[in-house]
Amino acid sequence: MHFMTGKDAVGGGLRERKKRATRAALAEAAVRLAAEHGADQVTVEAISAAAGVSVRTFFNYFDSRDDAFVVVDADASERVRQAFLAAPPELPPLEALRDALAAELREAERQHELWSLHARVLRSAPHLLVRNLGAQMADESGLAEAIARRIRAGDDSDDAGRASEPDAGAPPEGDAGRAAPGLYARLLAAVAGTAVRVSVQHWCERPDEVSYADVFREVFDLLAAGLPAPAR
Amino acid sequence: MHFMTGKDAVGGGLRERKKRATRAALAEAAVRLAAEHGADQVTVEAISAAAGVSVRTFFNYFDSRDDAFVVVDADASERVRQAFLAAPPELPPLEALRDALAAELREAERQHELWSLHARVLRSAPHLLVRNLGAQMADESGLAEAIARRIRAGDDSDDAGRASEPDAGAPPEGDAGRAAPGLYARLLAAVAGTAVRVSVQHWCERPDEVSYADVFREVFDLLAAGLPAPAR
DNA sequence: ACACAATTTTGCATGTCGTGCATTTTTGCA
DNA sequence: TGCAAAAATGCACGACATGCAAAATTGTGT
Repeated sequence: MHFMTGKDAVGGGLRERKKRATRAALAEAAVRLAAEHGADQVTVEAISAAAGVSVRTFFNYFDSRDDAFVVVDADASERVRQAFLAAPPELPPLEALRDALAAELREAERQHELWSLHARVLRSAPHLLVRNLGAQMADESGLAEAIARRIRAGDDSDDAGRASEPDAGAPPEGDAGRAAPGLYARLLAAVAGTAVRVSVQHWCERPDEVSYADVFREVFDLLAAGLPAPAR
Repeated sequence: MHFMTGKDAVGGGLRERKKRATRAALAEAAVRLAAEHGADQVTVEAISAAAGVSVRTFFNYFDSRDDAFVVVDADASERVRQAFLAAPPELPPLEALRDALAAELREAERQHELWSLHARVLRSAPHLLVRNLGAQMADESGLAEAIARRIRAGDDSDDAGRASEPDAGAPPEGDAGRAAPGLYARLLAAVAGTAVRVSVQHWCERPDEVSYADVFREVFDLLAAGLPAPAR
């Protein structure tokens, strides 16, 4: 219940939809109240009242009060995975992932005002910022799995059996659909998440000097180049 | 009080030393109790009793109960920064950072048993794992600043004035000692932290197949090569 | 349209968490 | 040794978080 299973990210049933609506309403109420009165002045009772549900229901959706401030869009990571897996197979993994993330970030611009408030809340409450960072990374496991699957897929489309690198996308033993991601997949997922985070952070401090797209591109260029010492 | 200022990482005063001792005692008690009874069964009262202080004192050291499970060694990041800044100036930033981290990780092997317990606790409590991940990343700001400083330092040692890249280690305007880190410094700090985390995670799941040093080296090789699509 | 099963919401009771404040104890220093 | 600063403690109180059972809502089959 507390952990979205990814299937309901597209959600057809009326029930699922309503649940996601209440969850979103609670999160939005929490962010708006926190932006106005300060995060630690907002009680669960106030959030629940603003969302039109009981206090007890709040705890049916969030494990703790702070969780309501931490997650903005619970389904974002699922969408990124779908976009990544739908990318043309000949694209290098890093580029495919970059484009999938860029698409999602453009989509997020639509909710710009709420995101801005959310950023303000996190900036004024280091405690919550830490939780947010941790939550971002929790999504990595799923992304790493998708990367591993994509690598396996592009694998047998080329030529099947061959002596393979000792530890590429996924470990050799695998039930070909849900094997534990290998070192490369894990690392790529983690680095991509890091790239998003860093570019957002950097851009948030200088919204006027450069466009976000430029920062985003520069970060991925640096990564693709192997983080060389900065040219002088 | 709650945030170590880095100065007391080396700690000369008796007062500082005792504070760090009690803090360490509380953290260790928390981890050991959690490893035995499960994290959510451990009350603050139990932790405080095991460490020989009052409940109220516990909250003088930690903002919340969970914080006691999250941080293992509060001074580790400070030591890494020192080691990084002490590295020979001709080393590329990525390699200097890699070596500084490797040294700290070798040092951490000394407390292997406690670290192992801590890992078990985090694995059995996703809630705490997320907090731990977030806490790791909170150290990045300091590291990014150190990187920016090092880049500036190696800068005027070579040849001073020249048309510089628009956004290298640090933004142009800087009070030459505590300027906000630039995009490159931020990214390098973040990626390095990610590298440690991913290598540890990956190795923890396969402690027998390969040595940690090998995983660690492979990760940094992949990063230095720009995360190329895995060879087949 | 209607009833029924499944799911969700809600109120209540209970225990723990977390903080402010005044007081007592400890520590560093002259 | 005596004194000022810092830390530890006890206490009180509000908020958080969970289990449980009753009430309300939704989807489905007839």
